[in-house]
Amino acid sequence: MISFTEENYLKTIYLLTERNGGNEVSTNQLAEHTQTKAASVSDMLRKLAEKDYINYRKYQGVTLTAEGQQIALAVIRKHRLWEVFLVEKLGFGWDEIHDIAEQLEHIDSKELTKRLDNFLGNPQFDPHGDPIPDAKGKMPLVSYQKLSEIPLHQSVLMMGVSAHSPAFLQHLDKHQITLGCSLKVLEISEFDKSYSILLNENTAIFVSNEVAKNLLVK
Amino acid sequence: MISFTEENYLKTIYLLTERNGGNEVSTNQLAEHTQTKAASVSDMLRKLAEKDYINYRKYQGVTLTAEGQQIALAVIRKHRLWEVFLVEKLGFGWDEIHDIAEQLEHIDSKELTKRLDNFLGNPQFDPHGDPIPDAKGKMPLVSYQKLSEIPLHQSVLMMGVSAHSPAFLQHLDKHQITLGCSLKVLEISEFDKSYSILLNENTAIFVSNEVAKNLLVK
DNA sequence: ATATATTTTTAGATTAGTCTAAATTTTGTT
DNA sequence: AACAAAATTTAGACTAATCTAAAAATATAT
Repeated sequence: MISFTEENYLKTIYLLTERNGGNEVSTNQLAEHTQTKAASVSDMLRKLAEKDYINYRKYQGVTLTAEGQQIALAVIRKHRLWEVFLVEKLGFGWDEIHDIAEQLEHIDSKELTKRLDNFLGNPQFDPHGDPIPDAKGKMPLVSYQKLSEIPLHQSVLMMGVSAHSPAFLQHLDKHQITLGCSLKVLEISEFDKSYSILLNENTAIFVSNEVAKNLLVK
Repeated sequence: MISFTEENYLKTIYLLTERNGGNEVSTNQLAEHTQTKAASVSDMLRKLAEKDYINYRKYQGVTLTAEGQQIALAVIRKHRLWEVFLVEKLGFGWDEIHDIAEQLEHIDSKELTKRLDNFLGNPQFDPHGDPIPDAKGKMPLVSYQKLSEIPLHQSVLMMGVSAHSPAFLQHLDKHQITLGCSLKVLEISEFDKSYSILLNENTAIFVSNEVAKNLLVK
C-alpha cells in the first residue's frame, strides 16, 4: 500500500521534473514544495527508492521510475478531474479549488475515478488549462507558448496558466481574462515591460510582465 | 486540528451510542468497530477525553460531549451526502458506496459540503434511508419500525435498512426490495420464522427472519 | 461472598513521518 | 588546486497511532 504522503512526493517529483524540462529534481526543491525540511526529504527518498518508485543516487537528485510515474499520473488525473467537478458542477471559482482537490486526489477507487470522468464528459483539460492524463496515464498533447513569447499584433487564444496562486487567478478574473478568450499584444512598455493587450478584439487592458509570462496561449 | 483517526472514533462513538439507545459505548465495542485492539482504544479515549470530545470514566465506557457530537455529526453528514452523490449522480449501487464514502467523509471544506448539499437538492436521507443531519447537526426526525414488528396484513412502505453489508443489500436487490416499495407480511413460518411477503401489492416473495429484522418501514 | 472469567488499562515496543544539529559531499571561485 | 559556500545526508529525537503482554478492575456464577 502506498501512503497519502508517498503519493504527494511522487506527484511533486513528477511536476517538478516536468518544470525542470525532464531533469532530476533536487532535495531542496522537493523540501520547498512539500513544506518540509531537506532532511525529511532525504529520508523519504531513501524509502521511495527502496520501493522502486524513484531513481535515486545520493546527492544527484531523483527521477521517477515507470511505476512511480504511473502512480504520480493517477494522482494528477484525480486532482484535475476533481477540479473540473468543483468548477463545472459545484460552481467554484478556479481560484478556490486547489486545496480541496489536494485532498480529493487521494481518494482511492478506480471505479469512482472512471465514473467521475464519465460524469464530467471525459474532459481533456482542467479549469486552469492543465492536461488531464487518461486512465492509462497518457497526457493529451499540448504545445502552448507564453504570451510573453508571442510577437506583437498576433491574435492568440488563452489556453492556460503557469501560475496557480489564488491571488494571480483573482487578478485575471478582475481583468476578465478567462480560458478561451482572445488576446493580442499591442505594445510592451519600454519602462517596465508591462503589456498593453487587446482582449477579445474589443477591449484594451494593461497587465504586468509577470502576468504575461504566466499566460499560456496558442 | 482533528485527525482522520480521531474523526473516525467520534463518528463510531456517535453511531454506537445511538445503537445502544443512548447508553455508554464500551472499549471492546469500539475496538471491534474500528478494527483495532482494546489497548489502542484505551489510549485514544484518554486522548479524546483530554481534548474534551468525550465523557470518559475509566472502565465505565464513553459518551460524546456537545463538541464531540458536533464533529461526529459533521462527519456523518458528509458521509451520507457523498453517498447520495455516488448513487444519484454517478450511478453506483447502494451496495458499492460505503468504502468510498468512508474516505470522502474526511474531506475538509465547509464550502464544499454546502455546495454539494445544494447540488444534490438538499436531500434528507441517504440511499440506505439513513437521515442526513443538516449543517447545524440537526437530524431529520425518523420513527421507523422493523418489518418484524409489524402486524400481519398491514401494508407498509420500505424506508431504510439497519444492516449495510454489501451481501445484505445485494440480497435485497435480488428480491427487488428497494427504498419506497410497499410490503405486506402475509405469513410467518412456524418452522424457521421466515416471512412470506406481498411486494408492491402484486408479487409474493419469501425472505428470512434475518432480513425482516433489518428492514425499516413505516 | 468468593473465585473465576471478562473487560479494560498500563507498560513497553514499533512504524511512519517529521524535526534539529552535525557530518559529508558537491559546487563554485579564485 | 584548494578552500569556502551551498546542498545533501546521517544521527538521534519526537509524535501519533498502533501492537503484545501483563496488571488491574469489574462482572458473573456457584
